[in-house]
Amino acid sequence: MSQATVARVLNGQTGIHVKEITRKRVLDAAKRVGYQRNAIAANFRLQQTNTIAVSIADITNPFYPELVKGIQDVARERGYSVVQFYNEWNPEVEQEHFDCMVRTRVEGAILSPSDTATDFCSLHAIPFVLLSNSEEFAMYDTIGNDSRSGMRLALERLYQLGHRRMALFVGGSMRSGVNWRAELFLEFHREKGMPVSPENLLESDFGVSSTSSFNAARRIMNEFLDRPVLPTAIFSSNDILALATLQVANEKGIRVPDRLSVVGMDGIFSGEVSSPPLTTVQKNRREIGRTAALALLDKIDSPHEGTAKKQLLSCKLIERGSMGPVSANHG
Amino acid sequence: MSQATVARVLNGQTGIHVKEITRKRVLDAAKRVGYQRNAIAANFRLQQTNTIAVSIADITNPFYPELVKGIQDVARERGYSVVQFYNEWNPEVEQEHFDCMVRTRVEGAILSPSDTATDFCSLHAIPFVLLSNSEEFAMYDTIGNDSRSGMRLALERLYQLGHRRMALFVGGSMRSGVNWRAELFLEFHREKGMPVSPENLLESDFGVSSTSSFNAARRIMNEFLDRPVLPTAIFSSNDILALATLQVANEKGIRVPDRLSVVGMDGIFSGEVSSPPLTTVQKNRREIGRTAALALLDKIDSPHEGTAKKQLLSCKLIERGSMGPVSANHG
DNA sequence: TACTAATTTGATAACGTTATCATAATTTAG
DNA sequence: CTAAATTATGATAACGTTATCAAATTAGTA
Repeated sequence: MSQATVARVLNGQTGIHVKEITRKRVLDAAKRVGYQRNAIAANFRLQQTNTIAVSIADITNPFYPELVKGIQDVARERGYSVVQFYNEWNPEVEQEHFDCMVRTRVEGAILSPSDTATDFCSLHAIPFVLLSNSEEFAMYDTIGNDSRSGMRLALERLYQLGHRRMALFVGGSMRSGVNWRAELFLEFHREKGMPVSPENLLESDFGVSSTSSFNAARRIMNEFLDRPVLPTAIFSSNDILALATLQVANEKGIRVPDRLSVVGMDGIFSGEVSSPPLTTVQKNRREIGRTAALALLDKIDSPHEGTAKKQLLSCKLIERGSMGPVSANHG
Repeated sequence: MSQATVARVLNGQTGIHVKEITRKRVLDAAKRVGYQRNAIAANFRLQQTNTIAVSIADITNPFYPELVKGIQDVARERGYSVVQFYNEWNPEVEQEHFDCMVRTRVEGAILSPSDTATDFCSLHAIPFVLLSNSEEFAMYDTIGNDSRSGMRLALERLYQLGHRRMALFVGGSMRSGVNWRAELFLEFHREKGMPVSPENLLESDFGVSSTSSFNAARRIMNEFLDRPVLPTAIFSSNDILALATLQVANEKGIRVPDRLSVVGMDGIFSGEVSSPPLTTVQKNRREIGRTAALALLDKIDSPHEGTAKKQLLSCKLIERGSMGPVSANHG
């Protein structure tokens, strides 16, 4: 019995003729010796890996696991494996990872750039899509959330609940070039004819981990919430900042939402379990992962496609206990 | 110039003689054509992959990302790649993954068994270690936390703070055969000469996701905390249960820690950001990952080793605001 | 039966790398 | 200046799989 015959039986290629008795003989022998196809040899021969790569900064950031899951879902359905790279916000590591992707001949990549200046040219041979909603990557295919609309959703709702004195709390991110959030915040106030006091624009350092981001945000809030005149609502650009606000407010006896409404953004698990639970602009992370994977697999299947495609998934305002109407006992 | 010469330059093997001028010529040419070594071909030739596998149920469970990070740390240091498999608690998927590991010739595996009945025989050719502290896997190399001692740590501290009426809240886990927690709880009470009322032994379903576990735990607590006589402290077998307890208590106006102390186990991020922050028996997840990876790589390097090695990492009680002394206003 | 068509099997090359051995070039020692 | 030792390069096979083509077998038809 030749290798060829054995291969015909075992790789299950369709539309191939093998006599039933031969097939059985092969399968029996395979089972007897515990044969497992050598995927490396096969990949080598076929010059394909059925693997896509995911590059993100930090899997311990609660934003990412759900996203990765979404990618895995789609990949598995379509027979692809997923290999992950974590660069810990280090652009050099990120570049090494790109090289590794080329060497290992992944067939596509989903990238969350560690920096707006990330250079993708070492990936020229590999189709990729970006996880980003930044205009800076307009020349590439991107999948992101419509954070602008999401933020407006929250601000409008707060306005509707009677809030006229709001604060904005943003985390300085390595990835955001310009601060569109502040612009949007100011624009919203102009539209509604509300004044903005500059001290209500707060910024916190972006930490290397969720814990360090949280602690940095706590320090800012510890100071801010001691002021004599507080806003009636604070919108934060992510849930970690909002949770820090919530915790400090609780410690100081500032009742949420009675005296202060707190709204976050992302929809991480910690916001579900806080007290009170956190109102947040939810990004459907699993859906982002799914969408990105689908976009990438499409691109792999038909690599031409002229223009860069930008997909913005809409956010949803999840109203939980940390937000409420302005009440009489406000300053 | 022959393939051999080129290979000698490019694979950087030590102790090989190449004339400097030749080396330069090769490197220049490689750079010019943008050569990137085909890792698949090389792996195939060398019959090695420098890859280890990690099999866990669910990356969105906040327990795992840190652990994976620890594994990655060590693996990277030692020149190994890590490929991850998520089985979503499905033993069949888990078995498929084992087969995939064999096919792709990973050189070792770190497994968090989805079930105490998990069958590892398809992995016989691959060295592996288990993430578990269960006695059921005594015949394998295991790395886990000393949860028993950790739990005692918490109970002792609660006792020391004056608590004499405690409850135990456990999550029914697919992975735990016998309920050693209840036994330990009862034993502790016997030792201290404290009575245990059976209604203070609580159990919640183990959900497929953190959110579902949390909601299930909330339902239990919603009922439990309405009782006329409550314990002064509740120890939960994981942080998610504890956070549910905390949230429901807050909603019902049961002041934590004044009227109820809440202690969890694991040390997940959500416990840092809750109000009040959660006292917990912390498992050093990153360290578990590191230890498991080191154990596995050792095993890969020297595969003989007779007896199964069991490593139990100690837990640490992190005292935060959700635990306090018994005060006068207790029932 | 003889011939054609359909089905089944076998032999072989190729994928890109690297280890091995052989050969060529260069240096060193006598 | 030759022989031996050292250093540098080349030719080749092998890793396990699969696609291709050729050969063999079987079935179908006149």
